[in-house]
Amino acid sequence: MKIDELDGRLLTLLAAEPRIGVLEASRRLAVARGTVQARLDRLQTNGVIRGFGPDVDPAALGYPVTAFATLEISQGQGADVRAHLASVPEVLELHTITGHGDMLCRLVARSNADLQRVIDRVVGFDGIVRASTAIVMENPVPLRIVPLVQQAASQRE
Amino acid sequence: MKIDELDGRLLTLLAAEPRIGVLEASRRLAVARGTVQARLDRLQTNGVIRGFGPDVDPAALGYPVTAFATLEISQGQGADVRAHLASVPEVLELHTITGHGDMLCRLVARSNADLQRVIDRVVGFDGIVRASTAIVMENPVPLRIVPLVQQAASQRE
DNA sequence: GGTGAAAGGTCATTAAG
DNA sequence: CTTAATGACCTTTCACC
Repeated sequence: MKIDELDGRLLTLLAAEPRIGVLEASRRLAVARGTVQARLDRLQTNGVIRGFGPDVDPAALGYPVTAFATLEISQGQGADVRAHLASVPEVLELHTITGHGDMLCRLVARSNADLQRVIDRVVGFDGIVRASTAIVMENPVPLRIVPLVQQAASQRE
Repeated sequence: MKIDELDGRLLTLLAAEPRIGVLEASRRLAVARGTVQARLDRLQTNGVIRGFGPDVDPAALGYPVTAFATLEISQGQGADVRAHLASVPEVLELHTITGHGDMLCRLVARSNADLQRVIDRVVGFDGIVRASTAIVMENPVPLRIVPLVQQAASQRE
């Protein structure tokens, strides 16, 4: 979907102050309220904005340790492995990838010791041949979208 | 922070229907309006809920390709490399990790061909010794938090 | 619990592609 | 000619005290 400069400013504003209302947003952007509403509707209809789900911090829930695990899967076991991983609450995200290793998942745990339990649960399943884990130490760039939005907005394509 | 069963139900409800109001939420949870407001305040004060930022889909913005790159960094160049990566809009996330490779970043691109441009920009920097990239094919488990929340809520600790 | 304030919808008019 | 923006009005709903 093509995003114009106003969409970009709207998304940036929403990212900075999520609790802002449509009316207040229209004031900040110096456009009519209906315009902001129409843009929001369009962005949501086109899937650019998936939703406004609460941004929950696993660390604040008692899971301060994050890790990425690369898994190697036996041929034909993909579907079973996916279902298994989806059933583990500490698996926050799962991707199938190219290259060595067939899946990449993001894990959280209560401590480094607890991570061992999580990994055991994750890899203790037929079809997972091998796993290599990298523990996250710092997160210099937390998941962000604003720079990309601004680049997309400036590229009238 | 300790989460009880009501917090868990509230977070689950918010994740399912983010645009819900405090009043409507209190009806669904069958508790008083003030209770929901107090819980929300507490969850936000304690950092469990970071915010309600818009959930933007990079694919809908024209960046349907996702990849993870593992970077090996020269000693003492960490800070410079971080600043460089933070300046690239297509870098959505950056972690420093243990093990072989020193950083892991999530990238998006307009196409597989465009990914080459992004990778060139990412690794074309003094201090980055080596990079290995895995392209994401499928995403069987998109970033999620509800299962973890429910586990945390059921573990009265 | 009451009240001021938004959200959300519709409309006619106007501007711009 | 088609699409979008605007300001006006309305009703319902919510947030805050």
